[in-house]
Amino acid sequence: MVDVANRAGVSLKTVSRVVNNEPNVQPDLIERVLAAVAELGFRRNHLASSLRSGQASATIGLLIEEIANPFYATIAGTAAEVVRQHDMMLIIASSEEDPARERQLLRDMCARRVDGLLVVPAGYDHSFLRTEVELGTPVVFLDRPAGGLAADTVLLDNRGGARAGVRRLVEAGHRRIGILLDSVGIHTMRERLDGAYDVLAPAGAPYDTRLVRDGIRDPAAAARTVADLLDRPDPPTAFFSLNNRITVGVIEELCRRGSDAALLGFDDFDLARLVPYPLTVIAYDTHELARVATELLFRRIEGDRSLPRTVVLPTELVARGAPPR
Amino acid sequence: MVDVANRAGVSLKTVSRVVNNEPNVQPDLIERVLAAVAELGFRRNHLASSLRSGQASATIGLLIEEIANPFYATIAGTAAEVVRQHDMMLIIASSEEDPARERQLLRDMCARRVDGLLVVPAGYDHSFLRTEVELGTPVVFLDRPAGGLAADTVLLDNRGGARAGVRRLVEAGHRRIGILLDSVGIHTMRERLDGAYDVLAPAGAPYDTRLVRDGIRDPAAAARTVADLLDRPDPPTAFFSLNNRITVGVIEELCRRGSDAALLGFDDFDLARLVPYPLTVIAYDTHELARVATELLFRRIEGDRSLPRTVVLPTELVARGAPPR
DNA sequence: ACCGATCTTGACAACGTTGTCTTCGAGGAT
DNA sequence: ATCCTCGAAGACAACGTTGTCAAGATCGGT
Repeated sequence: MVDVANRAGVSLKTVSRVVNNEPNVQPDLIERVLAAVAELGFRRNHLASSLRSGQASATIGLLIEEIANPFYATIAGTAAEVVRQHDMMLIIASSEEDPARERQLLRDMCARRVDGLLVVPAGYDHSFLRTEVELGTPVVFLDRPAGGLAADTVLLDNRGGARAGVRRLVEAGHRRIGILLDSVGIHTMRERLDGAYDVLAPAGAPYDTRLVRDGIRDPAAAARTVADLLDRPDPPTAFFSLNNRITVGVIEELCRRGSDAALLGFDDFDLARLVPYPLTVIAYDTHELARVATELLFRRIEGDRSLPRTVVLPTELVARGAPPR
Repeated sequence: MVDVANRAGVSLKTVSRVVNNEPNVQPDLIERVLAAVAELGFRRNHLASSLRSGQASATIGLLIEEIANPFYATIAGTAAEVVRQHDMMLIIASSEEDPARERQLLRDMCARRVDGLLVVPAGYDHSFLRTEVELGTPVVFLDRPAGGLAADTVLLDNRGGARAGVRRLVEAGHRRIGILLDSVGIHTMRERLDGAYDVLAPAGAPYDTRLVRDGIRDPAAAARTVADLLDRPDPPTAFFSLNNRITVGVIEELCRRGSDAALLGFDDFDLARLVPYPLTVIAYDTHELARVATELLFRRIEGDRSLPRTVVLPTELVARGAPPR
């Protein structure tokens, strides 16, 4: 910037004014400065700028579990869109469900003086963020609640969705329902499981360890589990898979066997219309989840100091898949 | 940091040394400083740090077309992983295939003094990056070549893959092949189309406008186009869809009609095993694409000054999908 | 011709850190 | 005892920018 000033024969400050489109600079000076900027290939140093002018780095931090997962990719895409509308940049990092890593990444983002944080929590204790929040970095949690910190949160109605879906299975007469899930350690999974038993227990099908299978991380494991359940003497007449990765494996095994078990899955998925098996999915609007959270964050950034609020977005039952041909 | 120094009764510089784990500080001073840091909730300002200590912000910029697209999400995930191994952060932005936006975003990333750029190009002219590159910000392009700038590039063998796939169709006797693509404006699409005609033309099936359909942006459009082609007097006996979004629509329509046309698709997809239609896909390793590009970038950041190189990754033919039941 | 208001420009300090240099003192070799 | 080296700590400037303030120029109104 000093070089530009010399080249244009003006002061440092005048260059700063021109570069930032501040008013009250003579047109001919503006022109000279812009010419010098072009000749010297000057680029404003955004770091120095935000260091001087307060703490705003025009950056939002987004912490998710895993970027490559379509659910989080959709969140990232929507967040990026809203962030862009505010002329800011987005830093994205994955916690990979590791609380220690989550903590480190969030600290690092704060060290970079992000203007706000969007977090899908991996851990159960986010009190370490309290200092940052008090110092003025707003945080919005999405998809899962935070632990030990009062903050804005946007959730899906996991329990209600599971209730509605399982109710439909029960109304169709199903009582032995195999339930497959990723990990009870994850809040959303617990909520979905609880929702299922909100309906199953009163219908005379109390919690049954043999029908609930935890720790299923990929479609292959889901397929094996379905095979195992169907080979038992008293096989389930229906399955409830608690995320879409599991649903894929379940469908695979049911198709392979030509089974006619009913299938309910949490999470919609893109290629559902190609699936050769009739299923009901509990769908929700991932874009909306991210949009609401990001807009909430920007309201905070713009100075909204009201009490933290929690928004719960509805889910919807949708019939998907074609009957096998 | 001044406050911490006062609190600990040491100088500013000593705090800096402790915070950065520099050697030659007395253990008792280290302890006092760390205590003060904890009491005051001190957080090192990463912006100020990188402003002073050179230009490194420990940040990599990734520019892709669309975050929510699984292909780019996979790239982002892999890049994030490698970047994390280097203790850096990743800024991600979407150009949405808009060259002007691409340019603006890249400039903005440079203004934030990223240590390097990973770019899936949207435009055809990247000469505006030359200054940055010369000033020491390395750039690696992936999936598509850059325009007007000599830089490292990692590509897929689009043309070779298309050739291999179409060769298989031709060997099976197909000559009337409907080809569906997104946009000839995109480099990868042109390469795939050229690859197809590398094989088709010598086999006596020269370029036929009626069989090549451009501008197909979503599965529904693909389905309509397939319907249209099949309703012609001389319908194609096979289809080649140039990306996976199109493949989905093609399968949908072929299933609906109970057609037995052969199908070749560029891009593998996740749920391919559930698809009730036999198809061959031209697959490739997206992780590898991103990994190679990111590692190339870090070699440049670490000072590799050799001539820019272009890496072309192979594709593979894979049989997918089940025959309709 | 004079005054105040407004516009234009620049000098200077400051943002929070770290690189460089200096100072001071202790320890070892002669 | 003297010299040299090395370790520990701090003073100070600098990174590239912008906020603040002051100075000078211009202008309209009296």
